[in-house]
Amino acid sequence: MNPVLEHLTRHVRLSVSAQSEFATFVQRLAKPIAADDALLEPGDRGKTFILVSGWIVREASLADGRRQITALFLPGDIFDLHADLIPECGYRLRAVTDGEVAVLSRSDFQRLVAASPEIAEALTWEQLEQLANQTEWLTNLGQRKALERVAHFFCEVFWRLNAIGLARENQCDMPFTQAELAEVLGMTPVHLNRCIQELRGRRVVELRGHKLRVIDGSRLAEIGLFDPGYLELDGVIDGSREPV
Amino acid sequence: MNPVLEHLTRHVRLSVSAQSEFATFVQRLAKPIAADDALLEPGDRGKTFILVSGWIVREASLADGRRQITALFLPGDIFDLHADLIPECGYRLRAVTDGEVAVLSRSDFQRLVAASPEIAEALTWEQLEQLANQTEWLTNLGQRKALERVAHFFCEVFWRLNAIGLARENQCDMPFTQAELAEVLGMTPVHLNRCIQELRGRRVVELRGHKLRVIDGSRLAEIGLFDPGYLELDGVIDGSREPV
DNA sequence: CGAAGGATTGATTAGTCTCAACGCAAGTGG
DNA sequence: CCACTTGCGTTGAGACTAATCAATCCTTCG
Repeated sequence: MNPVLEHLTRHVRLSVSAQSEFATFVQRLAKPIAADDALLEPGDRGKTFILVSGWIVREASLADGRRQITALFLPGDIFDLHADLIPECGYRLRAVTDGEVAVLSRSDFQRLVAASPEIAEALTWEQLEQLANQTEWLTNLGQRKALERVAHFFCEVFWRLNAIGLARENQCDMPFTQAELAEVLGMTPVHLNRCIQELRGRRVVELRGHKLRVIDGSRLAEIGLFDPGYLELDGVIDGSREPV
Repeated sequence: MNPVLEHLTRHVRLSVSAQSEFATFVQRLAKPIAADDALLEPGDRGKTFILVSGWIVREASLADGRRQITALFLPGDIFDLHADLIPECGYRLRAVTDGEVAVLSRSDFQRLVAASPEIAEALTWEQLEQLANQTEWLTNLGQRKALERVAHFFCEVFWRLNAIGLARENQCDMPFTQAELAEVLGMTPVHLNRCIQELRGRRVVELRGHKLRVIDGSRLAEIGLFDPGYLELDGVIDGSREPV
């Protein structure tokens, strides 16, 4: 099963026909995107997206140029639901890697919701998850120290990728540059680099060539005070692929 | 007009009859809450709320006891839509002050949405606003320094209260203790206290007896790098009550 | 080979936390 | 009516975290 369907069916059981219908729907709207493409610039009218492959970030800027990455979207994520109501959005959506994304018009979106009540429910779950995720990120930035933040973020990414079948063994993608990671974690690239070295030195993770290798997952979770509850709101993601 | 209706009609025009219908609906479900009451504890099944009066916060805890306030709800705010799907929520909802809140069951909620398409749209706006707000809070914690965070938060609260008619002159409520404010802003109470003194010393704001007085609003906005865009997504809140 | 973008290092400074004490005002019980 | 308590705000000193500024070192790629 592909990541998009893995993701969609985490909380809602979908018939095979509904799944293939959804897959076809997404396939039809999917377009390639290249690393660093902006899908949406501040001031644009909002749109709804379904990410098929690749990584996308939402980023906000302060007047003086400081930037914060405020969300990370991975394959299968459906985001900015109803955003088409907003005449001028305040953020940028940027592709971190090459990939494919489906851009939904309002009518596309309505058709999708109307297609089946299960899909509508899956979309609601999607929103709830993203809200929970934002809350966790707030806690991350507000309460955790730099090293803890880094560890927590690595846990989250590995866990999320694992849930959609994109982690192999103890390894997953990590296409961010250190500067980008620093923008996610609200710290300086220099300091982030030192945190990564610390984790490397403690034999907890290895980060090379944009691959993240988790050497000691439980240690990593401990350092990051990571509790995956916010990623699996109803406690059922996929028992067959329990990570670490 | 009361704060709840002020809030509801910021983005969507509602007929007088729809408004009074909504008001009646809320009134019927409204219950008093006392300061420090927990409306929801971690592990509870989620519910949907409409805040009639008073302040409510959402707060998250780390395993070691550190706490972060991740959202602030003011009169008129409708929050945790669809949360009843979640069997075990991960946060606490706590009343900061006495007030009144309507707790909606799933059927209440569905009845509300069915009542009119305008109300359904208003609820969608509500979600979009809260998302935008969370994004701004993330930027606040990630990129702004302590003093800037304090200034920004004061701007936000004053602006939001002003939009629903709960700010008089340059003054509004600020019922938080400094310890709570510190939990909103991800810093130590001690350091928060020093930031407040700094703002007081610069004659920007005054904070006494749980009232916030904005002495120099444009200066405050400047210090906090505050851009109200995220609070008024479609640019139309209420031209007749332009703050500061 | 040279250029460029990232990663790494070092030295210094600024910002924030920690801990501990003290002040003040409101409430409580004798 | 006073002594005591309690919760919150304020102050100070010192330690530590993270930012800043620059330089250097890799790779990769042309």
